[in-house]
Amino acid sequence: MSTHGPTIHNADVADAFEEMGDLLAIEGENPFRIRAYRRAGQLVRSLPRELSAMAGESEYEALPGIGEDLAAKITELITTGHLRALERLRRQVPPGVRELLSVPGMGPVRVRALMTGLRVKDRQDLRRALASGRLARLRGFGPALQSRLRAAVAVEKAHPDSQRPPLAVAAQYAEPLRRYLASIPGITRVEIAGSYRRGRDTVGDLDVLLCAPAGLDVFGPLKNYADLRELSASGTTKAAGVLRNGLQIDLRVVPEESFGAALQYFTGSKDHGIRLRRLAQQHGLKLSEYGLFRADKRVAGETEASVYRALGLDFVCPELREDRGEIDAAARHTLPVLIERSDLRGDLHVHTDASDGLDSFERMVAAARARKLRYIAIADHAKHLGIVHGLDAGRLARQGEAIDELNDKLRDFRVLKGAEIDILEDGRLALADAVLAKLDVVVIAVHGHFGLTAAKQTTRVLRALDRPHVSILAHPTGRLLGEREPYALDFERVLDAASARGCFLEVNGQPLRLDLDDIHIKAARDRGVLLSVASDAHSADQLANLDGGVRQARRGWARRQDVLNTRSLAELGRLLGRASLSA
DNA sequence: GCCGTTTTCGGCCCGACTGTTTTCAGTCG
Repeated sequence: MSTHGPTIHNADVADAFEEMGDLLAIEGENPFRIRAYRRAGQLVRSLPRELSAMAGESEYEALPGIGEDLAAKITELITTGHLRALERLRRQVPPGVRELLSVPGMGPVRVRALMTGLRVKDRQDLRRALASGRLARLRGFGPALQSRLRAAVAVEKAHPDSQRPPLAVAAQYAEPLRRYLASIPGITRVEIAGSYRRGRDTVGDLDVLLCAPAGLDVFGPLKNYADLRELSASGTTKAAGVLRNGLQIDLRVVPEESFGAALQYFTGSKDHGIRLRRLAQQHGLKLSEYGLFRADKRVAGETEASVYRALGLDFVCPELREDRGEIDAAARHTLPVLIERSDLRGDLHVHTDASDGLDSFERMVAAARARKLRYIAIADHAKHLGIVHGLDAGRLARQGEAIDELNDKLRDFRVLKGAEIDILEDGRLALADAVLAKLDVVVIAVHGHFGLTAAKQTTRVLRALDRPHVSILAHPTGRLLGEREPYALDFERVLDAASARGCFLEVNGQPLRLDLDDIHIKAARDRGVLLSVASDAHSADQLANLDGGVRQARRGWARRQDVLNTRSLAELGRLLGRASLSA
């Protein structure tokens, strides 16, 4: 561990490795060495534990894709804050050159040609070289490529945050597109594959897979789709377009007998697919989007299940296809049976018009019953500075009496008395312990002071978890997709505390939160910390957020038994330490 | 640079499309 200077976080290590990969690519290095750096960068970025908190090189080397050399480089970064190999490369490749890789049509080979041949060292230089006609002198830069590059450097780079809309936003565009495509005569199947089908929290583009007879013009009718801004189709099987909101769509047409293999291929993820195709090789087979082949004979491909089966694997749900151990588990028949929406018996975090919700608790109860739930916890905001209409102890008590009255009338349903309590800057809670003691469910959450250092934020949350009567830490990382990064927090220590105190962590199903994320969910699950999949609904129809929460939980390998609110009321009461619920 | 029911060395996923080429390299997903 470094004793001076800023702490090196996993994101810093990931940035360094990814930059190494890019610079080595521009230097024309061995492609597999490049991939090793890039894959290591990806891996490190999605680790739930901070490398700086791990034991050291032996533990690094246990990570898949980290060997002796990369483990030493991690140590170097963490102890010195620098990576000499990277600094050497930076002296070879000027800083603006790396950015040229993001220009469409520019890969490492062309970037290197520009750098060495024309001394182009950034976007501005490229623009000038195009304008002066010097680019034409370079081998491989013909007129078509030049005009493509001219168009590409003319537009400023899109803001990176605007590039990946949240899943729920993408769905608003994907589902009408799916319906439109399905209505085109001759198209027999439509699937939106890619990260959309895997249920990722954000979606980069829509990968659309179509089944149609050979020779049918499916892209012609598509040009009439009102939400389409542009479409470029040169062949009959592949097209790319952009929707009016800027979302990229990629379309492929495949024959019926290849549909399963194509669906598997286009669902990804890339790394899951690579591992699968390597496995096929080891079996003397070849896997592509057209099927699984032994020599020229197709042995599987009509369905996804047939592909996995032929490779000796159990079927892997799309949500798990991220190359996080699912293929090994499928080979050993140890894949988890993932939670489904129908496993949920309740929702432990809903709001009403008593605080900032829209509907009365009677309406929330009716909506919950309509969605086949057996209990909900009313968790309105407790009064605190900055929280609109927050409840004080008196109003909370009166709400409790109203809930008691309603419960007396309800059959087969129970309303739990709860509140969402603000964690103050110093870790105290916004309501007194004596008030919390009267509640069935105490949900606590951070709603301000997001900018504290990791040390202070962690201490703050740990102090709050230490209070008596606390049940659930809501939206534990505080992120808002596209708007706010997670606050700095030592998640390992939060997990330890939750485990020790018998507290639970929320999987908030709000489309912009989806917090915890998949990686943290898996870490919690592996630690045996139960999750509360919650809607955080502020109106009756937002109970639909539970669907997104379950989807997210599935991506974190969560089974029914990993989730608190799949339990019966009696079990729930025991887990929450509230004997009153067992009655 | 990683890794091992094919391996401690010699491999490392697969195909479409584009453009610039006289047979294929580069980019993309």
